[in-house]
Amino acid sequence: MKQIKRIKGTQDILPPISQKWQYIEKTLRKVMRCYGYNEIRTPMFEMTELFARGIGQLTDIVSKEMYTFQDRSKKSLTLRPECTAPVIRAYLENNLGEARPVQKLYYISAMFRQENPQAGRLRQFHQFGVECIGPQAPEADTETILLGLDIYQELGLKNFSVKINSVGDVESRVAYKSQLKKFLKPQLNDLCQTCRERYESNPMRILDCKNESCNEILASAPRILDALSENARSHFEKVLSLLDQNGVEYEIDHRLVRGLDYYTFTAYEFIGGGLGAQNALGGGGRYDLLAQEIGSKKPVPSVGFAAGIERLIMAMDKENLFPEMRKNVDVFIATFGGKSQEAGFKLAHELRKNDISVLTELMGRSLKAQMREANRSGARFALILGEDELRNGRAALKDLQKSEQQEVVLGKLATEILKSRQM
RNA sequence: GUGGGCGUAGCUCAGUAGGUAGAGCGCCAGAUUGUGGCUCUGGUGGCCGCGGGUUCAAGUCCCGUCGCUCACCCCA
Repeated sequence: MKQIKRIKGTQDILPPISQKWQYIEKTLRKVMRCYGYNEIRTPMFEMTELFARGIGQLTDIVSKEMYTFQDRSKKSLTLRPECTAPVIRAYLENNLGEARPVQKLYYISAMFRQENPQAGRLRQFHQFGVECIGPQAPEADTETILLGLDIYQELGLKNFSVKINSVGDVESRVAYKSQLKKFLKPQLNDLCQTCRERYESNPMRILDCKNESCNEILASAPRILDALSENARSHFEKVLSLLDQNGVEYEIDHRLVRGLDYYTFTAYEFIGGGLGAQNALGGGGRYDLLAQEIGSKKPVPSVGFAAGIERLIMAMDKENLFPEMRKNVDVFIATFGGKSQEAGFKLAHELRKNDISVLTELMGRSLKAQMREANRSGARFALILGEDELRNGRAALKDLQKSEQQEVVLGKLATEILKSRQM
């Protein structure tokens, strides 16, 4: 019979690698708490319309990357390709804005996009992200950037940078788009195929193009920062000045527009080193228009970012940032002869109730094999329990690190093991 | 969707001009009849991705196919 294999672009996260995930998640939660964020968990799938309207029909995500299917009642559902739209949907649906004017929410969850996998790109991947919902103030924008940086710093990441831009408000964008189109019009035929299509559908995305000849043309293109409205300009300046005041180094990238339609004002990216072709660790910005796109009657200003965990792990591996993974087994109970196996089994049960990590032999192997297993498991101690020991209520407790062995009264085993932990 | 690279033991890989498959690590056992790590000895383990073709003979050559991987596009 044919072996069933995992789906393309998915991963089995096996031990001990899963410990890296736990380490990162623990750090994330710690920093999130410092910034006053609370965790939100939304469903893994949503009505397709949420993403189609929220992210934008013309984006790559919606037009060609979504896992969309019909359920039995013919509703079109989609595995979430990102989590900002679901969070805002949950915010609106549960009237969180009525509860308090500022909601700071974070998530750590799986996302799905049907793309061809490569280094740093999977079909099921994981993001952590924050959404600061309610405030319009530039302080909120800067705070999310500081939060992201704190996470990377807390994890020890050295090789990364911040790029930032402003894509302005609606008014600025209308003005800029026409400037850009006017600039490009005479050179339209020199642009690549996709850029020519975008000229009508979404001219700002042309800035994103990496094609060499497009690059040359775009080098002298008008800059959006010069087209910002008064409001958008002062917002951006405040964001930058707060970054400066807090010692953040950043690079203004005039061509950073980001692929999702919902961004307004600030847009930024965390760029990592050594990640291969996919070097964005995370990206975010302000998205004041999203809530209304998905049905809110009033505007709900929000800012946030999403960042990839797989890419973070790659970057951290590159810099060797994961601490030594401890094997947390306290004792391996090796038994042989008579009733020792059952006695050892029962002893393990008692020790475990004292918060002690215990392994017992489950393969019926020889003492020698059990000792080897004890060593391999990383256990601090091996308890050697034979018939003789059982008779007089004592057993040999061998410290596998020091290679020392002592006799212990079985009743005092728990205290003995717990004592050794403090040393 | 497109292009490059690669599919041989649990893992990493070697396999010379086509001649009946190997190493290191791991795993198991013994040396040590009740004691791990080091060492030594032995052992287990392969539809050589799958299907077809050429040939006396195919892991090796040809065709097809599937999978993995990297890259383009774009993104996390």
